[in-house]
Amino acid sequence: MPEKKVRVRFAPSPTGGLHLGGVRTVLYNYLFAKQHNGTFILRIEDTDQSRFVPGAEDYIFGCLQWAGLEPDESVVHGGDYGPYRQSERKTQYRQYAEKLVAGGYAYYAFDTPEELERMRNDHKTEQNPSPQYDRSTRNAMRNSLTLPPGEVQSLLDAGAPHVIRIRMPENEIISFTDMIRGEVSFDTALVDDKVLLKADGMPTYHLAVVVDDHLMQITHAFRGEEWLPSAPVHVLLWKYLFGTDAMPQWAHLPLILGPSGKLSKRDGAKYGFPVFAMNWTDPRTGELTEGFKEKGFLPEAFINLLAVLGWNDGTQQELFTKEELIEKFSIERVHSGGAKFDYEKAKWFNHEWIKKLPVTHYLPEVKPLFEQKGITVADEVMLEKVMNLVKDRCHLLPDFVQQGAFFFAAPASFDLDAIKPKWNSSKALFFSEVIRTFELAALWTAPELEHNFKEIAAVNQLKPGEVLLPLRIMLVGGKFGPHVFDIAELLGKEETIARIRHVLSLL
RNA sequence: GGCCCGUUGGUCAAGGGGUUAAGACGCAUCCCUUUCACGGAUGAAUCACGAGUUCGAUUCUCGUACGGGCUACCA
Repeated sequence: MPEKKVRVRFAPSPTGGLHLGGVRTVLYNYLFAKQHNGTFILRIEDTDQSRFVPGAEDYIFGCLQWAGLEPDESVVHGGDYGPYRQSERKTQYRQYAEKLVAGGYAYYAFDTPEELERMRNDHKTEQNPSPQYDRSTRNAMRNSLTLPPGEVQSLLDAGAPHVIRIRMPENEIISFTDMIRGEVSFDTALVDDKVLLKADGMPTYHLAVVVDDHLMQITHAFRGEEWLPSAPVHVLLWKYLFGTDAMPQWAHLPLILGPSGKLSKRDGAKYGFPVFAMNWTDPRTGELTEGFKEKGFLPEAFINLLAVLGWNDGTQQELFTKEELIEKFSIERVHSGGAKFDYEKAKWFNHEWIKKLPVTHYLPEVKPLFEQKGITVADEVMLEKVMNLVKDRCHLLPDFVQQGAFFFAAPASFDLDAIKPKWNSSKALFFSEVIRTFELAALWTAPELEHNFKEIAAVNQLKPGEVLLPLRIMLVGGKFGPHVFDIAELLGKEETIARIRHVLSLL
């Protein structure tokens, strides 16, 4: 049997921000597709009109673009299997649902929401807090299984609101092989009669995912573990509609957990770290949720840290480029257990990528950060040098501003308390001598400056350590930053001397 | 409640009958550096529990506990 061309899909519903778990699902889809020379499809699952959120769809594409995980086929990328928005495929689903009814695998149900609620209330007990519409209750409801055929037909003819539900078999064991978990099985007697086609004519996820995966020739279906309980419904639908031989191979990905259980979309801020890929503003409440991008993560790091959250290649390697991931990723090596997200480690990944990548690669992102703080960066070459000097101490992009601001603007305040207690006239004398020597310096390089500085110190019978910290405070404002003579070199003669003079006047 | 999935240091995890049970993050100490980092070294810390199978279980089986997910005309 010839191998079918690999086709995978990510199918988000455009209802809000794209969180960590979603991006990881995208990533695994993307890596799998690229590794197999396959096709990565993005399908918008917008069958719930009541949950439509303006802007959410564009936002998802924005996130994928930032992360460098562009689909091959989608509403914006085109393709031969469109439309890629389920709302635009609406008319296609009904025929499949009808076919199931005709085959006895599904039935019409006319129950109103109130009737459903009453049924749930009537059957609700402490032992059974969530009664289902299933073999135990469907015979007491208003559906084509209980109503006389004539009445069903006249209801249908009269356009009475109705849904189509799957009729779960009484006693069947449905099992399939999950690429991550191995064989998984379910007793159909314990699964409810899920709605397949809603009263508004839209399919539910259950019908849509099977029909579209078939129509779009999907070969491998990756999704979150939360879908596992409804997998038997999907398997059954495949069996009834297209045959299980045509069914994609399933892989249910482990969940990404927050500090206290499930990582919730809602309270990202509560954790003290982002949960969304990019900033998301809820159009209804105006509430902004910060994203990894705006927090200062590099896409390379973001992808890397997500990839290894639940997967590893069996070696000790932790840092992977996208190309390496494409080469090495394997779905079978994905962990089956959920993983708690560790923000500290996420920052470590970003730090590693900041050090690893040439600073010019992310300089365009860093420059505006300075400007946001009111610091003008006129010279990009200077910024590049500064970034190279301080990148070892930056975990997030905004750290560059904190670490590098004093190169572009004289410090607004100085940690004089670090100097004053040990300040004396001989040190003052020393620094004025330093100024004189620096003024005459023909060669303005760090080694040269250091040599001169230490020589003067020796002549004045001062230990370098006694005057190094004061010099640092004068140039930087505080006790931080790279080697002080590297700073002086970059600052230039004029600025260095000016800063020494200024602080001298404060002492 | 029912069903499903899971469980190796605080976190991510390798390993899958016999190992000193890797590595990374974080933490601590030390070295380097007369700042802060980087880097280097060292250290504390783990197989949820109980049965079984076996000469031998962290590894296999079964229970229990715990964690998570699902239980909508949401995805």
